[in-house]
Order: sequence, then structure tokens, then C-alpha cells
Amino acid sequence: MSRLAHGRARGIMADSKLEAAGNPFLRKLEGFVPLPEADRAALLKISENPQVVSAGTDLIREGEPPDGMFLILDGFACRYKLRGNGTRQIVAYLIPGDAGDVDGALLRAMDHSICTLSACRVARIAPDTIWDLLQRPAVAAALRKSKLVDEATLREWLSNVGRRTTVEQLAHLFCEVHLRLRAIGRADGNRFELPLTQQDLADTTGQTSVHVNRSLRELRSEGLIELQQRHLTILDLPRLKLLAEFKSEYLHLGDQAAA
Amino acid sequence: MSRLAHGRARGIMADSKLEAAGNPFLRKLEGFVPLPEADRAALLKISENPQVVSAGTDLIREGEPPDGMFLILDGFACRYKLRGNGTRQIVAYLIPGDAGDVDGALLRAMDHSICTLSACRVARIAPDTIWDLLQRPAVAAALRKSKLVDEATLREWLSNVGRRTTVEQLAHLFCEVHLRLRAIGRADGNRFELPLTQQDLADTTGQTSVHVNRSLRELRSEGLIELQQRHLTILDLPRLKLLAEFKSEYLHLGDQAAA
DNA sequence: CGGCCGCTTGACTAGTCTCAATCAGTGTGG
DNA sequence: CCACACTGATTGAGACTAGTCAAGCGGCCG
Repeated sequence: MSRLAHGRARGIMADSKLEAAGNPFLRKLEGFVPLPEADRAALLKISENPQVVSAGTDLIREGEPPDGMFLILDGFACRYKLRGNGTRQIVAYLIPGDAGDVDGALLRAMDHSICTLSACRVARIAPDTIWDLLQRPAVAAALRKSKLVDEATLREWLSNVGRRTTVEQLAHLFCEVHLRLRAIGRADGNRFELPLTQQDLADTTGQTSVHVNRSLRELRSEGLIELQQRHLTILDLPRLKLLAEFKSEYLHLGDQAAA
Repeated sequence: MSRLAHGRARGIMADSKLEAAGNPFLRKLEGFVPLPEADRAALLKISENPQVVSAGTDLIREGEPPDGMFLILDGFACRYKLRGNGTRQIVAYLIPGDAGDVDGALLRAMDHSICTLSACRVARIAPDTIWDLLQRPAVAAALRKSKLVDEATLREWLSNVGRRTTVEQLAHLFCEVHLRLRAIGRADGNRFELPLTQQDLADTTGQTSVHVNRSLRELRSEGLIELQQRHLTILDLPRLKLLAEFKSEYLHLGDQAAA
């Protein structure tokens, strides 16, 4: 990132401020809990040596013992489960700022896999470093809260797959991703990068890519969205939310601001 | 419980041992982490004044601020979400030993409701008491692990609803409940109480009660289960597991034993 | 330029839902 | 103790949703 090189000339404070604005992990945690400067610096530090991973790479596989954690800095990844017959269910998206398995070390084996959906910048955090981070009360609180939000999102997804039509599910998904990306400054108004194939969307909603294709067409013909070149534009957010019956509360994004 | 009255005459140690065998919360946590005697006593104490709640009672509703936590000592309850059109999605079962929202206090509002599915004995734990419990390292570790298992279960359910047929889903569900009940000593071999209506099962699998009825008939006619009078008997566990593609690892029940 | 992957569409099939009627079990009041 | 009411289970018929199979299209990369 060229921004890092430039930052150096501006002194440490400016560097931290500048980089912080672009660091999705920091931005996400600060959305939950205000962080002291020392914590912010520590969080920036762990993002320093990211690794570029191409799309479709498993970061960790079901059955393997968790080893440290991943931090997504750029791109989309997902948690997924595979069935014996080859079908895949995506159970969560990991977007920039999301971390895989902060306290996974408590369990002996992964019950699911994590895979990149697009090219990603990924930082790997060693167990010791995680432990150090967890000694910082503000960081620990933010991570705990983040975990609660992950769980709430999982419940929302379950209720999506179980009780929404495909069109509604997609609408809901787009509303969610939109908000999550906005929270970390990665959405340009109502437009953002969505590097998912229709098969990925199908594995998320529990349906077929053919059916997803037809449902997307419906959303397009209703004038709700535009989706091309891996970019999604929400043309009519209020109507999309209405259709999806989207309530953003489960993401608990405004909690700190409202408190 | 008459056992308590008897226990008193036997002195504190015997009382604790005896009661511990029947206390599902203690039994569950000990399945994860060995607990010192003082912790066991503290856990028994919080279960002392349960309240009997009839079936179909909301313990807490979506939108309300969480206040302390519930502990199910007997019966089945569930977490669920309601849509505007009245459809319900059950996102988790709470069986004896399960607690609602240990660290829910971190969030301002429930994103789902909790409701009893059968008559239940429920202990309400005040926030202060939770805080006290969390000061005990072994208890805190067990609760954290329990939370990870809840999350893993949520993922399993999502992949159920998304990628399994109704028959497979029901088979999977029965395998899961069977194991969970066995872990707390509430299953008599392959037979256990399952006080759920077909509508409850439908709200779990994301389908209609009519369709659940037909799928149950299929499981019965295959000689896999018997379900009557709110009791389920698994007639052929190996074949049921095979059909469901059930892998128990996500419940992490054997972790302590295996470690 | 050719091959590959992902998108799009059509025709047909299979899985689920809806509506509706009937049956069975439980609890209540007379 | 019995009739009645209510809830939940069961079944059938027809409609609709989503899946399967298959073909054609289009952009991107080597």
C-alpha cells in the first residue's frame, strides 16, 4: 500500500490517524467501543504484513485444528460447510475488518472451512498476539461484542433461508452487505464492490445458481438494483429494505453512537 | 424436587453430589471443563429457586433489553424470530442446562425472542450473579466454550435448512437432540421426551407442518423412528445418522474426555 | 484466437405449499 | 361420567416454487 510509505514522512501520529481511517479492523472495533491510542496502534501493527491470497483459496479447512486467526483486510471470504454430495452452504461472509476465530483455540477442530471468494489481503495473527490483544480491556470488549454480532447475523441468516423467498433473501443480503461495508467505509453511497458469483449467492441462500439468476433478474426488472462487473448499485434502498423486511438492529452498528 | 429435601439429611457433600447428577447446567458445564467443588456448589445454588412456566410463554421478546439470564432446568424452549407476515423461524432449542444470553448485557436489545415449547422449570439469574459466576475461571471457560458450541450449532442448522431435504433435516435434528439430551442424562437409551408439535418442527426446518408430517411418515415407514405421545424412539441410530449425514463433532461433547 | 468460466434462458421434473376436510387426544363443564 | 371444544395430526388435490438438464452467450486470460 503506497499510503504506508507516504505516511512515514508525516510522523507517527499522522500516520496512525491516516492509516486508521483505512484500516477496516480498527474501524470496525471502534464502531463498538472507543479505543485508547495504544490499542489503536497495537491493532494497526498486526495488520502490517498482510499476505495476498487469490480467490478460491481455503484459509483453513474443516477438521483442522485452529491456529491463530485470520484478519481480512481486503476482499471477500466466507465460512462454509460442504456436504458429502458436494453441495456447499456458506454460513457467513468475512469482509474487510472481519476476523476468523478469535477464541477458536478453545476448540480442537474447525467445524467448518474458510475460503476466499475474491482475491484478499489477509493478515495472519499468531495465538500469542491474540492473547496480548485480549489483555487490552477495550479490545477484548470490542471483540466480544463483535462475536455477539456474528451470532446475531447467523440467526438472521437462518431465518432468511428458512422463511424468506429467494428474492427477499437476496434483497436482505444486499442490505446487510451494504451496511457492513458502509460501516468500514467501503461503500460509495449506494454502490459497492460485490465480487460474488451467482453460484456463491446460491450457496448462501441455499438455492441453485439458476434460480438465483432468475431472482436477480426480478430485482433488476423491479428497478431495485443493478449488478454488473462485480459491482452492486442499490437503486432504491427504501424499497429494497421494505421488500427484504430488513431491520438493521441485529448488526448493532449504532450502539456506540447511540449510547 | 423431593430429592432436595432428602439430601438435606445427608450433609452438604452428599447433597451436592446427588443434586449435581441431576442438575443439567452443572452437568453440561462439567462436560466442557472440570470444575472445582466451590464452583459446583455455586452453580447448584443458582438453580435453587426455579419457576415453573407453562408451554408457549415468552421469556423475553425481541426488542427488549436483556436482563440477566434464564437457565432451563426442565423442558424445551427455543429462540425464534417472527416475520411481519406471521411466519416463525426457530433458530435454536434450549434444553435443560442451556442458558439464555450469558453476556447479553453487552447489547442493548434482543434481536430475537425466547419462548417455552413445553412446560419448563426456569431459573432466572440476576446480572450480578452472572458477574460473580464469570469471576470463576473454570466457569467462565466452560461458558465461553458453551457459547462456541451454540455458534457451531447455529452454523449446522443453517447448513441444514439450506442444503438438506426435509427428511434429512429431521433426521439430523433428532440425532442432535438425542446427543444433547444424553449428555445431560435425559435420554433413556435411544428414547427421549420430545415435546414439540409438528408446527414447531416446521418452524425449525423452515417448512410447513403438512410437509413435516409427510416427512415424519417417511422416517417412520423406513423403520428409523417412532414418535408418539411426545416421545421419540430412535429405532435405527446408525441408519438415521447415515441418512442425516450426522457428524457429532460440532457439539464438541467429547472434548474434555478426549483431551 | 481459443478455451474457460460464469451468466442467461428454456423446457421439463420434483419438491413444497395451500386449502380443506377428517380424525384423534386432552381437558372442561355440566 | 359424558358431551363438547380445542388443539394437533393426518390425508388428499391442485397450484406454485425451485431444481435439473441442456444449450447458447459473452467476457477474460493465456
